[in-house]
Amino acid sequence: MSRTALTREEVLEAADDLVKQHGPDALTMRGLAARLGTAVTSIYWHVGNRESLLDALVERTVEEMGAIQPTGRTPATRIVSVARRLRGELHARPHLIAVVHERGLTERVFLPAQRALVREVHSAGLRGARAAEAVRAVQFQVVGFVLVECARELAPAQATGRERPGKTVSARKDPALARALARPVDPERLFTASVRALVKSLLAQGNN
Amino acid sequence: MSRTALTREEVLEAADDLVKQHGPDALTMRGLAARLGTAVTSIYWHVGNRESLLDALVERTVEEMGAIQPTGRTPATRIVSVARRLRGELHARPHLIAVVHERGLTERVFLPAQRALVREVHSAGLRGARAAEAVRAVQFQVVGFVLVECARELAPAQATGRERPGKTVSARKDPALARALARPVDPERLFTASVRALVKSLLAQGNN
DNA sequence: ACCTGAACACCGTTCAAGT
DNA sequence: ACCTGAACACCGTTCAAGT
Repeated sequence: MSRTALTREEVLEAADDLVKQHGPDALTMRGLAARLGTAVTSIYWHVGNRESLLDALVERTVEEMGAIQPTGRTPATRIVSVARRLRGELHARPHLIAVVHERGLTERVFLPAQRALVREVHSAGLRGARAAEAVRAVQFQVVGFVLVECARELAPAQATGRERPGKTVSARKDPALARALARPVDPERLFTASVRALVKSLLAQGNN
Repeated sequence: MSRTALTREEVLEAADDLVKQHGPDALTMRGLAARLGTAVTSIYWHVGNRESLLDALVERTVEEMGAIQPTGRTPATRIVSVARRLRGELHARPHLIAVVHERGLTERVFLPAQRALVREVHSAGLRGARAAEAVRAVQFQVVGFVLVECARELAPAQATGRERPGKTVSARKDPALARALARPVDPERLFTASVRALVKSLLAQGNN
């Protein structure tokens, strides 16, 4: 008993550090205890078990992210700004989104942007079920994109395999297309283009 | 030595069964050995280790899925049909996509649809880098959506937390919107609507 | 070439016991 | 209320030894 009393907050903080630096797999109860200088079993008293510790970590981080404020003049650009901001926040915490995925907490991660999206969609003239669908389409689009992005980064040496897609239309009729597909993706660019395209269509539905 | 010679194919088959039924976490080398009636270490001789076993599983399944043929008359509907088919194939194998995600093999799962998407985007009049971007936007959209979908199913009891989004614009100005957001998502419907919206915009860029 | 058991270095979790 | 060590039931992987 050489250390000051252990607190739940202290445990979460140390766990967060561990996950931030080396990913969720590096978070072991024993390793955490060692870092804190306590017995493994003390941790259980404060946070229950590993699963609820991870849940608490997600909750902590999402709260820390807070709500997202749109910028821009038209509803479309404002929605795109929210999407980009949300992607930025999530992307800055790649390990968190790994946890979010494995613990099935995607819903939670939708929320920081929800308020803002609802407001913008509404002011773009969408109402009722159609507005809700637009909000959700954007939420799924953003979170889905980030999930794919992080999964790709996890294994950067993608062995594309022998199943080269080319030689059909691309290589013969449109070499520029083939070249573009052979180049690595620019995620930020692709993201913005995708969201812009999606939002444009969604908002256009209001003017029918 | 009471059993017939162990083969790599036999190992993969048993592993596939295990993953299909109880998910990747249920695939342990020891459990697999027990099911096959061999020593754990025999498996290592045939497949290397657990990681490459999982990789082989993904490869096997994606090959089994094969290429995807579009249906419909216009490029837009044909692309949407490809997207829906790809989602269907992936969604029918929720455990596979869990593996895909944790092993970072998203790229691989893009391929079955790539050929078809390239052809349709091309016949819709898109060329070069712009066409490639459209193909990728759809690929990311589909795979991202399925990832989110599967993560949500993993934890169906989503504790939304106290951070209810309502009461801002929705509840007061547009109760129908609030109600729609409170209802659970219909993923198939949302998926189709999202892809349709995205594709519409992407193809419209060709006619500028 | 293929299979084996034993051993190593890990896990998360429980539980009775301490203060 | 909080902390502890010991123990249980697992993991993946390696390795020397067998046939």
